[in-house]
Amino acid sequence: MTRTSPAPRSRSDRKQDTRRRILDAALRLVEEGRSPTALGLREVAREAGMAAPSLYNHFADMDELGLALVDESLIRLRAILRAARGEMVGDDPRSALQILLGLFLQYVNKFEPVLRLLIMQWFNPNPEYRKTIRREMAMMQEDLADNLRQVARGKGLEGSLYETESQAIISLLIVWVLDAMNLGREEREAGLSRLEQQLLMVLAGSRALSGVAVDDLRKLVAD
Amino acid sequence: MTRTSPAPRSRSDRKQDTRRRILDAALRLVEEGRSPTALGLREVAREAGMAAPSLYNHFADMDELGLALVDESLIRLRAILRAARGEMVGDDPRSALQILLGLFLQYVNKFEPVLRLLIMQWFNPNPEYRKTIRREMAMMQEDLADNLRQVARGKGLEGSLYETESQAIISLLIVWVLDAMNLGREEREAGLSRLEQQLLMVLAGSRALSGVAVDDLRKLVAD
DNA sequence: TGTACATCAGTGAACGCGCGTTCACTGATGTAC
DNA sequence: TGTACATCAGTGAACGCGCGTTCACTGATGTAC
Repeated sequence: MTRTSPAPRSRSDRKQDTRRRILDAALRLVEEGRSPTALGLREVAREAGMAAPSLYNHFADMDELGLALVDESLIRLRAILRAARGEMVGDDPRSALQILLGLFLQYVNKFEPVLRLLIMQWFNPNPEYRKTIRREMAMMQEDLADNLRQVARGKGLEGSLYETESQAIISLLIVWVLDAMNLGREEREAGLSRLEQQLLMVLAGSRALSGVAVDDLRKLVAD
Repeated sequence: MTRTSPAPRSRSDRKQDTRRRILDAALRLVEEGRSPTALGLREVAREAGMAAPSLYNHFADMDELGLALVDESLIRLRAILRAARGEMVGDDPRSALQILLGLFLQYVNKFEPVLRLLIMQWFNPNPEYRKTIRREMAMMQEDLADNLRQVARGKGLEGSLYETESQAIISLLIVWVLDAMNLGREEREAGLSRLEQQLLMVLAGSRALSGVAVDDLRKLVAD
């Protein structure tokens, strides 16, 4: 009953807390399977334990809340990828891809709601969403390209297709995720080995293409 | 004024006509840039030149209309792909990919609304949409795999990764389309050569992988 | 061929519903003197 | 330290709006005799 908490939170501190509570509530709803596009103002307010109009003290309108949610999700996603990269460096490079995909599956399972949210908002009629997501995805792709470049350089190899290669890799991952969203967790594992093969195709193909004029390569592939 | 038309259309014929008129009106709206998810009953009715409740004489509810629209779009898409395959067989195989991508770009530009509709409904909360689209996409992928198999067989080559390969190709095409939807037509052309390189990577990589045990290949790529 | 009746595509008006948002108000927190 | 006033996060009620859908009705088309 008595106030034992030592922190005399200021008014603006408490406001920040409430903002967090709202965002957390929204994420929790997505987590519970609500379609993120259909996240309603009242629904979020109820989950956060407050009256609907209170949200307007923290967000100008629902789009601002939605965009904040997307931003949060993107930040989490980048953190995940950064962590994955971190875990990879020390490992035996031979099985790096397998390890990476294992982590990837784990993360997809764990952060499925976040991914679902990002995917759905990718196609939100409001172009602001797409802009934010595209920008961040471009950065992730750039990160991956840098990574590929560094790894190659570390091995004394040289190439020039890292941008294209990393984009292809990300494309394959995206479609796999899109597909996985409609699958049970066991089925996902099955699709994973196919994904591995596809990534190997890209890696091997990229290596084969590197330093070869594209015209020659067309010949090579076509013959 | 006088009825000169020789065809004494029956009542059910006219009903079919109206149904077509409704679907065409809906497609026209999508074509004009309306977000397909936000296609409203009244909007479609107005475009079709009839009162809103009339739609219920042709579709049990809006989802039935939406699904009919998706079905139509899928049929068109398959027809496009079939036509593209047809145009390809006779040609110099060396530049087959370039020709194919040229056609592809053309089709994407022409049928952009249809593609937009399919993409958005892919994530419609109602699972019926996803089911339909997934089924049809699996068939297209199967078609492509058959095609790759036949082409290889025609050249006396043998392989085993056609399923995986065709899926990778389609994945790359899908992401390219997703991206293209947000781009102007000129920018699309620029992205196309990158797509070509990525497809070449897959084709070359698949060839490299064929007949090679995956374990060995991992070694190959990792060293 | 003409008449009486049944069918049914199309209509105008209205329904309930849930949405985002606005408003006047409350009451605790913060500030000035 | 105490008092008067300002701020502002949170609230309950209500707003207008557009949505899909229902309903009773109309009138042309089709059918039976």
